[in-house]
Amino acid sequence: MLDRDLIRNHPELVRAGIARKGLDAPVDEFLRVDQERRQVQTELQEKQAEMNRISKSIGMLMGQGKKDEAEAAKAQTKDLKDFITVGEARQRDLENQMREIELQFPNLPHDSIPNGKDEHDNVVVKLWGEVPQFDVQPQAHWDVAERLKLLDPPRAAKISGSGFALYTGQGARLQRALFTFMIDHQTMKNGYYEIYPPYLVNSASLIGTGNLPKFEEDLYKVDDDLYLIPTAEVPVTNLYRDEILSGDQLTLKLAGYTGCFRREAGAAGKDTRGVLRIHQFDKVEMVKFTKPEDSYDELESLVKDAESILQTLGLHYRIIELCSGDIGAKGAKCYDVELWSPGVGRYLEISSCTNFEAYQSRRANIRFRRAQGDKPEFVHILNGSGLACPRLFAAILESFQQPDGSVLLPEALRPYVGADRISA
RNA sequence: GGAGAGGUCGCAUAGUGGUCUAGUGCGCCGCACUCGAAAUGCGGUGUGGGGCAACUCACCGAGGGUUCGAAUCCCUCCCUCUCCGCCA
Repeated sequence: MLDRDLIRNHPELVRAGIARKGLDAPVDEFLRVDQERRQVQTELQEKQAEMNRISKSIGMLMGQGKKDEAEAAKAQTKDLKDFITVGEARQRDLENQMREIELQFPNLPHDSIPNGKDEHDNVVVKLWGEVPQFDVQPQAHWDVAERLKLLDPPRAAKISGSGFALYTGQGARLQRALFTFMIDHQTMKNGYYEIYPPYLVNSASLIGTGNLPKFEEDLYKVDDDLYLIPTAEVPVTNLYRDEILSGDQLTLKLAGYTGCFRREAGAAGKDTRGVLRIHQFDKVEMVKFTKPEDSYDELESLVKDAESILQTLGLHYRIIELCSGDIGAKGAKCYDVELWSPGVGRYLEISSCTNFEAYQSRRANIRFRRAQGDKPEFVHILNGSGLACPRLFAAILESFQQPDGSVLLPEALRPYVGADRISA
């Protein structure tokens, strides 16, 4: 959601920002309904004020035993009452329309982000580490996994269907080691407060983060009003829905490990081998609540926190800044961390660090007060993966495969796996 | 799943159709007293919207309804607590 005053007073600015993203928003409809809503409200309030005066006087007259006068006053209220009944219904209807319209607005892009049409216009802003060199063509992770019996795709398909991963033996162990290592790292080294939230959330939470109403087809719905979370971002961001935080609590840094569930509705047939795109995966997610003036510094440090995992593991990666056409509806500015996957032969998105500014906090009504007595303001919300497990799993198998067929584990993972290497 | 109790302005409570546009205590802020503090006294202390000034409207878990008038009565839903059943 955007600031109503901004759309009202600077519609051309809003239009321009949304056009830069290559998206649409019902600006005209907003202006029309908003105009009518305010007019209806003003008229309604005058009548309500009059009705309140009369009702109060009836109460007073009754108290004084002046029944006839009270009855006379009652008779005056008929027309007012009719007007108010109609006006209230109209007002409710218009406010609901406003809400629906507002929820359709994308966020505006930050001025600093590059213009562009799609992912080809994204900008690489950083490369870290060396592309690992191999004497022979490195195997893709699905081949490494098959050889070392780390995954069992046929049985995954049997018990659940296509698009699911079944980790076995040391593969299961490595997977568990990864998320334990990462949540430890983000909480103990980078100072995030650990959250372990529910995996099922209601629609209000999904509206708060911006997953509903527009992206329902990406979600698994399990009950009338319960959905499996597509990321821990949803429950963790909504921790403070409809709350007012105190300024001295900010910046608030939370991190949670959860399973994530995505229908990948629009991606059928893409990345069908291995674990690059699956319906259920594990992820550590970081969420920050900041004062508006701090959010862009916090975005930079959020990316560093995501990177620190890869640096600790010694994996080559790059960071790209998303252009206006690729950032999507919700974000104002976004960096993707892409991990080099030598077997697959391309960079894989493993973290997306986004500043939503006040877009989510308006939807979820999350505010803060600078000092006692100050007006509540909307917080800025940011989040980023820290990191996603399957692609990290894939890159480790591919990057650290050895001539003898084993996978030599990075130092930091060894205590978690309980071994130096994975071998047949 | 069954039965019962309950959700009031930060906290605790009062309030069962008409000076309740919600009282009181605590907390918090300001002022007074004080060298300073405590204690005391006085005043203030929610959110959102319209006008953007005076003012006004809405909000007592949420949404409907009855009424001239609802925190209070009716209906639906949500949540919390207690007990029973089932169960990792």
